[in-house]
Amino acid sequence: MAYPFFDIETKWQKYWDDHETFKTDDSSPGPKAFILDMYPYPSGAGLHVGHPEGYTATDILSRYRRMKGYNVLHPIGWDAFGLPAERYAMQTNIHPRITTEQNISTFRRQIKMLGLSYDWSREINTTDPKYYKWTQWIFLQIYHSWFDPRSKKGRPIQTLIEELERQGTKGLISEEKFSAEEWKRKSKKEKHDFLANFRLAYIAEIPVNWCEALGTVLANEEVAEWTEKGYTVERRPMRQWMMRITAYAERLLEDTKELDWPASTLEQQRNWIGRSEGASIKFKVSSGAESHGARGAHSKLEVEVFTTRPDTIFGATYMVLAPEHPLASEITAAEKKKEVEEYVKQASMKSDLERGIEKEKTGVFTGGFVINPATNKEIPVWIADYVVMGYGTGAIMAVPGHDERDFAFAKEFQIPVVEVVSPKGSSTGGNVAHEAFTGDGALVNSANSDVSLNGLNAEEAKRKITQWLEKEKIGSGTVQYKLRDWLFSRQRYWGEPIPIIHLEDGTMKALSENELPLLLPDLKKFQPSGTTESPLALAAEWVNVVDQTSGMKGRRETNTMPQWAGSCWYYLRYLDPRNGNAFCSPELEKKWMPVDLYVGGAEHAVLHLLYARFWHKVLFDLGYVSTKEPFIKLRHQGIILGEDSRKMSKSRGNVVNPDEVVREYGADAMRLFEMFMGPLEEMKPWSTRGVEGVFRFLNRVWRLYVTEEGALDSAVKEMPVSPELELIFHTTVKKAGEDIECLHFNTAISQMMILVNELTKSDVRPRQILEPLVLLVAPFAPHLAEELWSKLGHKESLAHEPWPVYDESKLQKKTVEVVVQVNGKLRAKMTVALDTPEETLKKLALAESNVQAHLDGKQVVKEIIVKNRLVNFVVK
RNA sequence: GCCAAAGUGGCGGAAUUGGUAGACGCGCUGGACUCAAAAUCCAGUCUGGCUUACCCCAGGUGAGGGUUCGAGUCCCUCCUUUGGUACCA
Repeated sequence: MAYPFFDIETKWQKYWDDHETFKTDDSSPGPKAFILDMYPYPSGAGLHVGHPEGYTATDILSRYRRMKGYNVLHPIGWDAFGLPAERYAMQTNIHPRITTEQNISTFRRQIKMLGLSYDWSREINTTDPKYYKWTQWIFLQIYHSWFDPRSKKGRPIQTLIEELERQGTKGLISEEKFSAEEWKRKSKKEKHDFLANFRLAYIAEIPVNWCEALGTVLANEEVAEWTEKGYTVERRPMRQWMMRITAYAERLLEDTKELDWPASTLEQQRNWIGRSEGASIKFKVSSGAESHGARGAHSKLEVEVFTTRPDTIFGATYMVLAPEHPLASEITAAEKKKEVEEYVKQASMKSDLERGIEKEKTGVFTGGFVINPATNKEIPVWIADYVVMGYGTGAIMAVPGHDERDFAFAKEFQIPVVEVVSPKGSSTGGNVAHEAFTGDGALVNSANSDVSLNGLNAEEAKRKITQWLEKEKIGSGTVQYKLRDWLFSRQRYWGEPIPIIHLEDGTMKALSENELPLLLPDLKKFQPSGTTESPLALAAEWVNVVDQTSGMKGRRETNTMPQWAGSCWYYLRYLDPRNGNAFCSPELEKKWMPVDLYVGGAEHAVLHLLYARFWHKVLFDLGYVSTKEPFIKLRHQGIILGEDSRKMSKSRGNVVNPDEVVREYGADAMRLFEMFMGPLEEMKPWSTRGVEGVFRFLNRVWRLYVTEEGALDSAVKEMPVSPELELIFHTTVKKAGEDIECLHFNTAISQMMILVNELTKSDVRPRQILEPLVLLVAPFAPHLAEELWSKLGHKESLAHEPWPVYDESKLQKKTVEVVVQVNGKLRAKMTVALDTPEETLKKLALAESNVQAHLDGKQVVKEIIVKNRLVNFVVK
């Protein structure tokens, strides 16, 4: 008969709840361990088997750390704003708050059913006004800050205002220049607009990814996710809130060095930030197409390009502007106007995605020319959509000889190709006629009266030409990032309102702290507003306000924050979840941060994890948190596939429901199986047989202690322990502990199975082994372990019992097996006393009959003897 | 295309610094218990050969080379799978 897992699990879950067994006391002794799960989005479908995988892993570590004397913080909460609840509301008109609450109850029930040892008193919910008050508060901190490039830090905007009042724009990088006096003479609106160029949160008119079906814009990072689901996304210029994450690009990149994260995730973050070194170079525009060939007739107009290959500048035979480039129309010759405008219009209707799909290069000649500053020759300016406005300067110098894209374009439009890098070892590099050469080599054809790069390799040439450009004041070495500013507003109802009022004089006013939280108004309908505004625009009473101080009329911001906002800082709220005066007290922040282990899905490798790092760095600069990184150690759980080794999906009918598994085999079996399947990070298929396997193991454990009648078995008693059993036991204690520390749960479990198999063989079972065995099992199968612990006569939960200690001396075997090889092939095994000297090993090895057979008639030329391990004879 | 990770029995997966490949589990085969079944327990299970024999021989960790007394592990080339990314100049 199977052990009564249902009764046991309900009993102990109630016990833990009633006794608040896992409530964290901030003042408890012991080193701190902040063990964090990525909190779930409570969807209507309930938990799937992927959730318990990561959650069980952190639960095992948490329970283990408690037994090792750590003060453990292990919280959970709900990432409950988001589009699915709102879409459901659009269809049913049921308020998202209601569906969200229902979904949370389901998730909470399911998570409790798994026996996860969360401190439920710290449960958080991003849609709770008491929570999102602080999301809004952090938004305002960001809004009220600017990035000072001199100290590379975010600082309060007030420090910028003071500096402007003191010395104008003297020490700043700013297009607009003015003195302190001029600043003071500026109107409120002028000052407001100027400061907006510096704030870390700002509004900009940018081409965004608008999804008509969803009625909202999407961040660049989100587009792929929704287009995969079949939604269409178009580009459209709109006024949107942005976060100046690009200001932090360098630090976000630099600090990845300090993170103990999966290599692939770090790589993805680095690629996303996309740092590249190169030079920006100014090209003077020739004064009109008529002057073609007439040197010196330069206009004042300049086009700046960014290139990572300034060394190839002598091979730049044309220039390309992005269709959106601001100088495109100015450069275009009168007779080409119509053609260019037509092309730009076509390009603007295509999304980035469509542009990418098209392999063929398209473009149009503007009729205008610029002067290549290295060769001093005129080169034609083209407009082509293979150059995008969002990166670099939106303009390139095209070097068809040494760039594949430029080469393809030049071939298409019969533009000359000039070789300036010759592959090493080949004197005639004529191959640039057929394909671009992008490798390193020796520079050729690269000299003017002032500077020569000929003969240099790429790196030397880059350095030399950059120096020359800087000397001539036509360019400089620069660093570019692929990272763009973060599109922060969404045209949605179910998100945090942005606490900003747009006043009738065109300025914005941020709410003050005591006006927070700015509550979401109740709506009767949740359909999109029909315009590009969010449904909030329809809540007239909420939207239209009068500013108390100035008496001006105003309109509240109707956009809401993206779902990422709440998750950018939730880990901090766990530290002090009921604090009404601060998002978190500084003392508690110092006590618990940083997060010691963070476990969650790899799908958040760039989005959540990058945004959270960004907010954390801003909070760090402003002095609200004490660590520059939030998550020191990160691990991902692998995806669990269906039993057929394919991705789980309703349409394939291979979805495993945790409720059913728990009903059939119990939560302990479910937990144990998910950990036994294989390494945490790997993708692996579900197996019902496998669950049965670990279920059998749990039953074997049960029967070691308990009779058919449910009483403690009389076979369990104090008795001498055989050295063999002792060895296995101490090995198990050691291995289980070490494996839990490095999250190798599958091997920890197999070792426990070995011990249990050994104990099963015998009719009498030493209590000195069985007691600690319960403690070893406890992190994995806590319900079963608690029940056995109480059957052994203990009155209290084992949650804080000390973890068993192994005895190093008991790990020493008295005898070891030594293998004998001849020419590296196994020929015999000998069991000998530990540390048998090498000479003796050799004698014993030579005495083995099979070894003799293989040595017969051969000459031993070498002997390799490794104590306690092997003897190898090399023969001829 | 580029970047990253990974390829081990019928299956999931183990294997310190290079030192007995296949731990543990599943499945399968045989046996015990049973009227029978389930459950449980015991034994076997990389492939091929030889054999009375769990004795021995040969091969074997995606493929091919290399280093070494010895390679799943280190190096080179290639193939495959998964994840990311894609005109980012």
